[in-house]
Amino acid sequence: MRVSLKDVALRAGVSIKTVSNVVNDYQHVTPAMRARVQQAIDELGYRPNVTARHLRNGRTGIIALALPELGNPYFAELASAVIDAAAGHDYIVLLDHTGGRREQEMLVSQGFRALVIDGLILSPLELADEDLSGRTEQVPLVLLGERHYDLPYDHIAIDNVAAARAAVRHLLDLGRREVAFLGAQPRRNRPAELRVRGWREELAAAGLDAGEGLVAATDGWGHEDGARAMARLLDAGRRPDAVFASNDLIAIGAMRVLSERGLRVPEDVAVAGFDDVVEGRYGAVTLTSVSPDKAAIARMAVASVLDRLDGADRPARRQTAGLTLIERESTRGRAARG
Amino acid sequence: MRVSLKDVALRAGVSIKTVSNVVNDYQHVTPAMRARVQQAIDELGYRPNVTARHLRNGRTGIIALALPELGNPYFAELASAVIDAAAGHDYIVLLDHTGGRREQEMLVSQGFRALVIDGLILSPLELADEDLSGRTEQVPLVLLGERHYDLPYDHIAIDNVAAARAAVRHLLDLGRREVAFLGAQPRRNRPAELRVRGWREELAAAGLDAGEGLVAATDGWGHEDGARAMARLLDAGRRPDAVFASNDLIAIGAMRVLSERGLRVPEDVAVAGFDDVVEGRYGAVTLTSVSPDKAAIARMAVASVLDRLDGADRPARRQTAGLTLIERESTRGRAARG
DNA sequence: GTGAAAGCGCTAACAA
DNA sequence: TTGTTAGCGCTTTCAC
Repeated sequence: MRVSLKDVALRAGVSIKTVSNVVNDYQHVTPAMRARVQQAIDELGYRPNVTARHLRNGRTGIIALALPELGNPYFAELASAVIDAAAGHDYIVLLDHTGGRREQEMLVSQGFRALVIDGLILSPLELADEDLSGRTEQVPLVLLGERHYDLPYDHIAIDNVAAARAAVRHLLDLGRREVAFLGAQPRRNRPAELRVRGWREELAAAGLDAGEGLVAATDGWGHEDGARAMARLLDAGRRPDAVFASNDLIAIGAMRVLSERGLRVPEDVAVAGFDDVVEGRYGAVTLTSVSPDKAAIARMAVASVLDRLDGADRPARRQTAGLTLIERESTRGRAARG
Repeated sequence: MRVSLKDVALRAGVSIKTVSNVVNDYQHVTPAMRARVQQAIDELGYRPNVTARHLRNGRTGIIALALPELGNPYFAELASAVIDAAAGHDYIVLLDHTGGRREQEMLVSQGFRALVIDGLILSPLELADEDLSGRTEQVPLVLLGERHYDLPYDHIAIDNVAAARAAVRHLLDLGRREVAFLGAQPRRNRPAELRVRGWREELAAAGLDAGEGLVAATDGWGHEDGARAMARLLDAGRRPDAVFASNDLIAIGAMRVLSERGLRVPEDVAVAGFDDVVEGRYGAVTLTSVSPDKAAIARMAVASVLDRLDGADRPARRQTAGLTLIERESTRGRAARG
């Protein structure tokens, strides 16, 4: 059986409370007493039972992080950042993935998978406002990655539209005139929708074609989706001189197809992605990409959860994390290695 | 305040026990009673307090998974698989990363980061037998990915040596004669050590040079490590006709450098890696790689933990997960697309 | 088949 | 400064 406070108290010949005081670094304990108790603790190898402590004070020290897909390096890198940010506050992270499916995202938001958590950070792909409006679960919820939720939840956003526009402008600045968009099925309020919008706005601002013929939608966000979409576009007879993909994996899949078809990147087709995943920095052609500040996102998200736990009773807050466009070979050519 | 069993009991006009019976699907409850209690539960929106339940029965429903680095897609993909495997048994997964650092791995193995877990799956990089021999933490520990631990812990291994030999043999079968090894600093019992050993054995069996001049050690397991190691080898005047890297990221980093130096893959240099990460399937040249069965590893690991939790009192078990060598363009050329 | 009550290990009032 | 005790919400004997 595991050793409890009582055992230590017995051993040290003091009361449970005194042991508890020592364990919790309570101020008013005489050094002599502290030493005596500490010795008993060491001898017995006592470790506090966190479950009991949490039953008592209502906290578990765990926050859940629910992401669409850990296999996507963007989310893996983000998860890493969240684990570190949480560790800085003595919190640990329970990880879940939703597959980006709406029902799963709803389940998670209602806490059906994890009833032990103090807070939840959710990065939704499909979830709509109305899916969350009936939320009854009490633990603080922080939303990630979107910008148009109109709900009473804290929200760490990135400015998808502005970022997409910056990427497209970069392509236009390089003299490209036929910029295709590759990316997940744009549905209302989803990241893909905002990124197409940015693409469309920037082209429109430049007086260029943003017709549907230049958009190749994908079912998902993986390499293979990008490869298929690119192939479809080319098979349809389009020969854009630039491609903006709604994430890096799609961009990399597209580059793969371009190379198979004998098209050079960036000479024939310039390619830009979104996420700045490590993978993009090591391909045969390094990938130009919009780079969200993942560490900042993680920090803000964790801070928001803890803030709510500390009883902050303020209106829902929307914070925007920084973004940088990192220009690499897929748009600038080899000279631009980075 | 959250609604508890007591509230439901009050509402339904029954005792706490009866409500508990209903919640836990206890057999002998009259349907009428069950319906009445269920109604109260629904009306009040009762959700069991898992912390209390766990304090009572000693389980938390959480297993921890500690991996070196989530940014490495192999581990991200493995984490995904473990989450799914655990979900199949109504367990959730607490994720931690160790950076592959020994002290951190020791801390995790002692449970210092997470005192709430029922079991721990640890994938060590640096940990040595003696680091674990003094382990006092009680929760079941399952080790991942190695094969030479001589400790009383269940262990899901892959046969690194055999896998490395198979990869090298493939390179030799293609007619290559100067096969370099790129990979993390080989230290005793670490995966890298076993993979160099396989490389060395297979070359020796073929009567070929396995001299130190063909080994380029790396500090870590990332793209940049592979890039640096490859550059160093070439700068030293070696011009191998094949490279076996101890993981895919190193292989991809190396391919990047080869291409910068104007060497073609696989015509000039054939490249094989280890892990079969998705990234390797979508580069300009797809990567031949040793593919461990990640789903099987996850399944076995979770099963081992649960087995121990169910009180299995058997000697430590060593299971070996399957491996396949996936041949792609980096050794076979474009004909072999896959 | 259902109820009463003890107790899991801990913390925090309150008492001494 | 330290000890006593109630109670967090649940499960589980043991009565009824």
